[in-house]
Amino acid sequence: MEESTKCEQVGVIGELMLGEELTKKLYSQLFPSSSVSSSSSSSTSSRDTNEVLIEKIISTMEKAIAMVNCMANVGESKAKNGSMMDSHCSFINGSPKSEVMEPEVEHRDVSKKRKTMPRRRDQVKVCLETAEGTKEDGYSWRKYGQKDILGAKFPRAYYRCTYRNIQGCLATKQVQKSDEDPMVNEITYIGRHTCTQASHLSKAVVSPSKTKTVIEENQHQTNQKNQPQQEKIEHPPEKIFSFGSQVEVKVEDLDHKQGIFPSFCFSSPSIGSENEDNSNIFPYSMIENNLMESFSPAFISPTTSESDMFCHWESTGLGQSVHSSTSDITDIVSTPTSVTNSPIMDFDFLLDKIDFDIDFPMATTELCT
DNA sequence: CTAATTTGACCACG
DNA sequence: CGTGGTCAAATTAG
Repeated sequence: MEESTKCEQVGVIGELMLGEELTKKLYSQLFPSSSVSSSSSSSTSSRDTNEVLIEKIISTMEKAIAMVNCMANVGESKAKNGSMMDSHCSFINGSPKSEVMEPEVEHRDVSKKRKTMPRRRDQVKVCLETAEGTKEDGYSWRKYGQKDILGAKFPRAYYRCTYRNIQGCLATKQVQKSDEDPMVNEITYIGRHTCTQASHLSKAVVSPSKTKTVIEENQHQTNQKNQPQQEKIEHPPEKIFSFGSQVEVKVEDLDHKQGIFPSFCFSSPSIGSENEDNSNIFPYSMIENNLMESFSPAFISPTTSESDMFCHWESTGLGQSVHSSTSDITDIVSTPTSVTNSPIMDFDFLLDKIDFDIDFPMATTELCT
């Protein structure tokens, strides 16, 4: 348990350090005269606009908060059932833009169906978990659709927050069985809950078996009809549930994105497409953010080419099962959904180009193993 | 009865 | 035009 906590702490520290760095940088940009050494711009491309920096800072802080919450949750659940429940997660974070809310926009009258689609994904959280466990994430969802997905054996189910109409909560999630392993569900969370649901965290995640989690958090806006503006976009810090024991991240280029399994393939999406525009947000900001945000502060990957970026990262830790570390990994590896078997190997290439100054989860992972 | 799910149609996007 | 996401009427569950 300690180790797991440690893993998390590292992550939190990383986030905070990154936040600090970003803040310094912003400061130096705002007040060029004074000198607050902003280190190299690791994560930030040396040319981020103030706006971008602020967004990143916000994002970083949110993550740190989420991690802390995670730790807390894990602690609880662990206490409750120290059994095995591993969770596998990865944070992929998307574009730095954080707010931009207030969609409202035009609701031109289209027929009565489907208005405009949100289509904006900032952060993503995806979650894989075993079917048998189909754990609750603590929120109540209402299914609103199901669709067969091309190339997938199983249909994808669409859920929205039960309190959508009542509280204007726009959170949604998509659940789909893994092609490879029907026992595994891939869950993609989109948007964050703005509703207040009693249960959540507490009951979150309790799986007798393994749970893989990746989370995808998006914020799309655009409401439909005219309903909505009331949504106040405030993001309660707690939103996330207890994922965290393990992380698996896989990033690959858009072009190949569908080649892979269900695991987590994130392409660098929307980012440069719509709004990023002016500011210089590199296409891979998403990836970079993820990597560096989740791990180390001074992590700037030149991201080299924008193609074929592929990272796989796993970490155990976080708390959930104390004794299962080893088996966890095994599971992961063997699970069809999980990618290859040597996360570490994959990760190595990153290590090569980056130097970490803090040991993050990865390192711990090995220990856990 | 109300609430949730099912399911085919609708729609935006590429 | 195909695909994925959403709507909403019909159906089922509580």
